[in-house]
Amino acid sequence: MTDIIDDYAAFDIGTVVEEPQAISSNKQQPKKRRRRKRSLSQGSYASETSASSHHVTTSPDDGNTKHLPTEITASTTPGGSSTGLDSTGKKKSKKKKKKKKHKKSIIDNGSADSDEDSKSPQPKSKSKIIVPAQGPLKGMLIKERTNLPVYQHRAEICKLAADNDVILVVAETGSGKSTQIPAYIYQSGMLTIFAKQAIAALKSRPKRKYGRTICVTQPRRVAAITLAKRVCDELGCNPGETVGHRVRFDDTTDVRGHDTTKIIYATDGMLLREAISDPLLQRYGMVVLDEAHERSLQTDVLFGVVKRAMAARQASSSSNVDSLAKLDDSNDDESHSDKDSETLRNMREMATSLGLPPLKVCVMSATLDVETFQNFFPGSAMIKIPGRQFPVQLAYTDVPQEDYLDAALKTAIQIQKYGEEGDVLIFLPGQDEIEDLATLLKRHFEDLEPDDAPENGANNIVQNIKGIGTSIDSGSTVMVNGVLICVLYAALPPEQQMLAFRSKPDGCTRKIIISTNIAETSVTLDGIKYVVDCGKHKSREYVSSTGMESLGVVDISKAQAAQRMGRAGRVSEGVCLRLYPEVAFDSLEETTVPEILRVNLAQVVLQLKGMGVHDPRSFSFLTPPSPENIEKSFELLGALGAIDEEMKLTSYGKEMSKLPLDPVFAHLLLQSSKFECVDEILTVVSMLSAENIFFRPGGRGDDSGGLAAKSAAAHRRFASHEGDLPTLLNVYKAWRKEAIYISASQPSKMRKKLEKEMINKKGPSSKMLHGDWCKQNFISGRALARAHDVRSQLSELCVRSAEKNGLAMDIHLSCNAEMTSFFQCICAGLFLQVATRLPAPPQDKKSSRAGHIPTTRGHYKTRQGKQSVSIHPLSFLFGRNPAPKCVVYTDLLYTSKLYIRGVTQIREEWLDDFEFGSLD
DNA sequence: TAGGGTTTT
Repeated sequence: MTDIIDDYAAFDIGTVVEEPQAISSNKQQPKKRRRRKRSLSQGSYASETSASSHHVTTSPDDGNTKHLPTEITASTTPGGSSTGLDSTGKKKSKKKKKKKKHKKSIIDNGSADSDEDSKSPQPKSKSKIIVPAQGPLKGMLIKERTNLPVYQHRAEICKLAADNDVILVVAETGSGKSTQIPAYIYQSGMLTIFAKQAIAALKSRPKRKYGRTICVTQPRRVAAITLAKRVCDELGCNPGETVGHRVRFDDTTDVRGHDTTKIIYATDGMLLREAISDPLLQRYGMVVLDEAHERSLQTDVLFGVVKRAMAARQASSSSNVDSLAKLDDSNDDESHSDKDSETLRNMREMATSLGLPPLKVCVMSATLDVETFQNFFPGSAMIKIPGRQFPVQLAYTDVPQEDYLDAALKTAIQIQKYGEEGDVLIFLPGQDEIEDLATLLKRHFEDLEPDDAPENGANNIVQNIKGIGTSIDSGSTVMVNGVLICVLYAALPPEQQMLAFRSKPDGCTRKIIISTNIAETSVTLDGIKYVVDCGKHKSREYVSSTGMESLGVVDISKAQAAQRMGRAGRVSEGVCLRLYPEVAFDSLEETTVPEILRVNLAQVVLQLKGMGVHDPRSFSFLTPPSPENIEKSFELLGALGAIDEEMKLTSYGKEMSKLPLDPVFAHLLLQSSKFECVDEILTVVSMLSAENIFFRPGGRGDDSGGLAAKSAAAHRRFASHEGDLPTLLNVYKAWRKEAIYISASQPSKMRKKLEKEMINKKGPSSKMLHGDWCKQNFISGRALARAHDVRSQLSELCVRSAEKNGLAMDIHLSCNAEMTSFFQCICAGLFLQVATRLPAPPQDKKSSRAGHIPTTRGHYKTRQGKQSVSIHPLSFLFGRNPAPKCVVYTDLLYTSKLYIRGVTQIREEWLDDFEFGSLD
């Protein structure tokens, strides 16, 4: 290991600036270098237009901190409780650890083995708890598991978890933290011990076994599912027995009955939903907040929710009520906070009566920037675990690149000419740029002289890859002269995304993957040797004062740059080429702005109210959002009738909070009974909640093989003259009529079989398979399937809500052909998002001649906020002439200018029924 | 007239 570091540190690269074309003709090609350190010395990957060169530095973290001998650093923040470990952070010798391993670990929860103990806000019980010995690992795949870096710290982690209410685990990719730590905690049996201790004082045994499950939250569904499967394999159990996952539409937990699954991998949004009906998180003894550094909206809210549950449950295990005040640091407000204190007291009483053990929290983060977490959880213990990554060599440009697309193109070309073997991953901000670069690269490699081209230059290999040739082709994923160029972004159909993941086909020497930041966190690509980082991404921002969202290209953070770089070092040493100078890197923000500061909080505020948080302004946020944003949410919720003048959640608001929808859409749905179009509105809000239904391949360039035109033509079939929402309804109706789809709850193999059976035997012959129908109509099958699942879920919730509250939601209630009531309902739902057409611009003589229809451009003014807006070019009302006088919209988004999207024509007089001015 | 980063309930 050490020689890798030495070799790496000695890396020396000569930078030569040359024009790619000049190099391609007569320079001697470098043979494969034996020594890594000279891998790129024969050429430069800099952009020639900028007359720049890259200089190379070693990455400080990846080069030096990895592959070092195991180091444990455990420490507590001031005022913290004892870690029971060497709190100075000194290294512990391996010998010492081995000695400890098979002994019984006695955890003295009450011993004052630290002088800081008295300052601890956490009450300690007096009794001694004996945690079962850390014997050999149980389960399967033992060898692989013991090889993980985290294994070395197993005993320490368990001890820290037993001794502390909150532990922070800082570990990078490849340490095994997400799969191993929950299993360590489970197999130690400590949660059972704490649970038993908590009920010891109770007079009667509680009905359920509270506090014995571990919930591990993930920001993404796929991660939750795959992690659960992996841990199932490792512990040798079937899905849902000891280990299971719980994500929307997919819950494998408790197959053996109530509360039998002990480790649950869930999306953070799922646990958040659960907290609405159970703010104490009764079932759980420990919540593990994984990927905390990503600061996703839901993880951030969970931090506060978990802290609240901890405060209530901590107090329940002791008589020390003061600890409540200490934990809730923002209790200086008047009546609202009093109400929240009261809620907390009620929660505490309930926790006591149920005999809930204290809730343990484990925060797992990849970055070293843990100060925020430590400040949020004073007294938490921390442990750092090295990751397992190969060194990545870093390079910057000497001067800023004005055109990062051009720089990326030239860099890719130079890697192909002078680089070693290995695939390339290029990060660009958007779909258009990605498609454009794919086209440019394709052209470049096509133009290469045959001598330059590697052998087996089979063109258009896409046709040869099974199952791909017949699918919708974005027109840009092709192999030219041995180079397979793949594009990757979320809107791409899955089968085309798969191209980036597949192993290289015959005759392919290199894969170049051009991706959005989906490849930063959401997917993992194997075999990447070179990462090209343009330093930009698209970011959504929300300005609460105007209620406006914007989506623009902005700089990434240092943390993101590190994440991108890391993608090159997963299987072997890699190279990361940053298309910006080192000074530009130095000026980047350390971390990405948390999502909670960048979004409209209406739904979060409604959720918190649903959990009994009276005043979300004094809620304990990890990073508090601006008061204006929360105020704005109050205004909206007030206007929708979700809260009353005293900010109290109304029964209507309570119903809204139960629906997994944006408050505006929840309101729209709840209005539909009145207008007798529940069936239609259920469809519309489901379609609106899914990702984009319409697939539009190709970039804006002319090289998408006419696919852009084809898709537009296909979509026109569904287009409604009245706007986007009725168009979505048309798509769904047509799909139900013409396509066969078996719900996603069936395993995919079974689904396909069922589909075929339906076609061959029972189904009418005119029906098509879901996948084929979607391809033919350029519709995203994934999005449509999701919309369908959302619709089922919402239907079920509506039925339940009707049973409970007599809201009279008849999900089959349809307006049929009587579409006026449908439009009136949309108007009632979106009455706060109205725009009226601006007068047509003055006509010149030509166009004002008799008989010529003057063009009424789609320029509007919003009723709230009086902003000038235009209909988005992807709206089905874009370009309609004459443009409708009055519309409602679902989104207000600033990109190149201020656009309204999700636009539907309404009659202005319908609005008279609704209150205005409440938001002015 | 001109354009959808990524997630999740």
